[in-house]
Amino acid sequence: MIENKLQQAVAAALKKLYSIEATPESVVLQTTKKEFTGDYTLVVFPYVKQARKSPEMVANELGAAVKEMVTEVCDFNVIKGFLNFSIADNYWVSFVGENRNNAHYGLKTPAADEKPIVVEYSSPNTNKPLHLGHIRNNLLGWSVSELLAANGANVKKVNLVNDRGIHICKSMLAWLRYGNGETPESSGMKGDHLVGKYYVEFDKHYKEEVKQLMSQGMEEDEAKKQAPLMVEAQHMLKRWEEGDKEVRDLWNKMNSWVYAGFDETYNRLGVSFDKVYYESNTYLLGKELVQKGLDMGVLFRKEDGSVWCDLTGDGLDQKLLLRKDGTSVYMTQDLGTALLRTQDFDAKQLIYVVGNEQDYHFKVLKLVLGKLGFDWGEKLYHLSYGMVELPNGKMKSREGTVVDADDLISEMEATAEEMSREHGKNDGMSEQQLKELYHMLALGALKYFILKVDPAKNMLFNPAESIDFNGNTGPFIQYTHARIRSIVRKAEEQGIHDQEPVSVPSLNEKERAVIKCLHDMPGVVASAAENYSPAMVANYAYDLAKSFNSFYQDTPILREEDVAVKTFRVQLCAVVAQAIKNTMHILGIEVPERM
RNA sequence: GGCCCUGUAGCUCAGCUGGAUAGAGCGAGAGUCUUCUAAACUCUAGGUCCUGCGUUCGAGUCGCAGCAGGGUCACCA
Repeated sequence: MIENKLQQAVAAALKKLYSIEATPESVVLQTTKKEFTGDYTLVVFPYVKQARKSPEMVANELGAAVKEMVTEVCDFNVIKGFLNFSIADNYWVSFVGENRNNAHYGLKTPAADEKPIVVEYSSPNTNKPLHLGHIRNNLLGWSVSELLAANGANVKKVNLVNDRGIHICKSMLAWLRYGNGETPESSGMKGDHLVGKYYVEFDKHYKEEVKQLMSQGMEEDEAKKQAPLMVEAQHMLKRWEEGDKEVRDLWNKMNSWVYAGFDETYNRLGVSFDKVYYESNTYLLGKELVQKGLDMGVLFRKEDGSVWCDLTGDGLDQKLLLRKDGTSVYMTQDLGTALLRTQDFDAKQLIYVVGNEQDYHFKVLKLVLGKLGFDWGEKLYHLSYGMVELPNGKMKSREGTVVDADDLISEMEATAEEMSREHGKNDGMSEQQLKELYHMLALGALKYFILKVDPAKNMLFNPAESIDFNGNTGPFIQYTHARIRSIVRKAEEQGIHDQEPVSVPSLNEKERAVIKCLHDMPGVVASAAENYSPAMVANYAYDLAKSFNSFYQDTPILREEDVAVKTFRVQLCAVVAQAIKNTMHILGIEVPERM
């Protein structure tokens, strides 16, 4: 790596010239802005005080010294306190040659023998179908997993299905009351949508009951507790936890409908899991932990029987861990799954891809684990992401203002088909191939749209404007890949083999720009992983594609007459295509050979 | 009210550990197809980086205060 060489040389020069002790890692290099000549820039201001010389003088002396030490440095220039190094073209040329057949360019191979990083994502509730918010979660979870794997981690993807709790009882109860035995088969509805319908149904009738009670003079809070539907749902939860057969049978039946529906959506999104946990199997372990905490005296029971953890010493409140009727809450089961997961995998790290509305929850979870005497609470990392908002605010399942995942994917596919037909470039593809292409482009547009945004930030989705296919988008990058592959295929037909590296005397400006961008990929992937940010990879992929397109526009490749130059450019094309493919793979996006 | 997150062009977003004159896309305007795939390329217009104070050789980036938006503080998940 040329950057490392430069850093070492700068550090050595600092010591020799000014007796300044600096580690190579502490030397900050940046890529030179395009208005200036040079490839890498060192800002010398940090050293002028100790060197006791003017910035220009320091820069010139360092520049001369580094040029002596590093053969790849062919020139340098100084502007104020900025020292710009130029790297010789033959370095860039041989860099392309070295990677001309490297299918793993920019990626590290995962080390299977390392302790795994367990990434939990998706974690759906079984009472509502997936919507756009879940899509962000799934895409982030998948992509972060791929990103860590691309940096050599042994990653396990897990899902925790939220299949029990009061919310499930609500949809079961509503189905019993108002369902008339409706099934996915009888209604033709996807299972998760059918169950979701009854969750909404419950809410509707429940609200009516509350209204009724309030009109009889009851306070709202009281009415919400007293409403017969709510009382019955709570009773059902109790029966469920006691293992009541009738309740369990219904629960199994409705859940199986939901799972079939979820699987379909996961398949369309292209996400999967190494292991699926069910809350119904893990919450008991959580309850055991709570009991243990009581025995240890780190938790306490209130007069009404509910169990709490006192976190006032940590600046937080008291946290409920078991209800007064003994049933468990969200936190209870999360304690259980955390323990189970560290045992199952001997994990190095547990990553939870969960929305930022649960920041507080995870803060508490770590603290409670600590109180229970576990020292691995610090292994938990909450990958917190912002919500997807609509122009008029946040999505609310119960108010029907959600963008349904299945609908959205279908709409994207329809748009992809429409756009492809307009361009009319896909003659000769079979119906099946076309269908696959439309799906690939639809998902490329959707995934890139979601993943290019910094996870921490809320993002806006406007259903009135469909997701773009031009400009800074997934299809733009997919298109660039298809164009490049077309060139490489034609080159092969012409008998231009890319087996041997070729040497060319010099590069034009566009070539150099593309190669430098290409050269950045390993560093970008590494820092994206450190930041758990697929967005950094997405933005890089776009920069690379853009840089290539600009080169493509005004540099002949197959039209070039000099065979060595032509071959070199074809090799460059091949490496760029591979880099695009590899970055997009990290995002979970496939790239077509033609479109 | 306490705590957390966010605030950059008309809109949607980049801007990594502080570094040169703040960048893309969309939208607006003007060009480029006798095609290595125009889903592209080139150019123009567009900015009080929410405000103020501070730290420093240097602040969109760090600190403090304020303003605005969102989240959270549930016997919901």
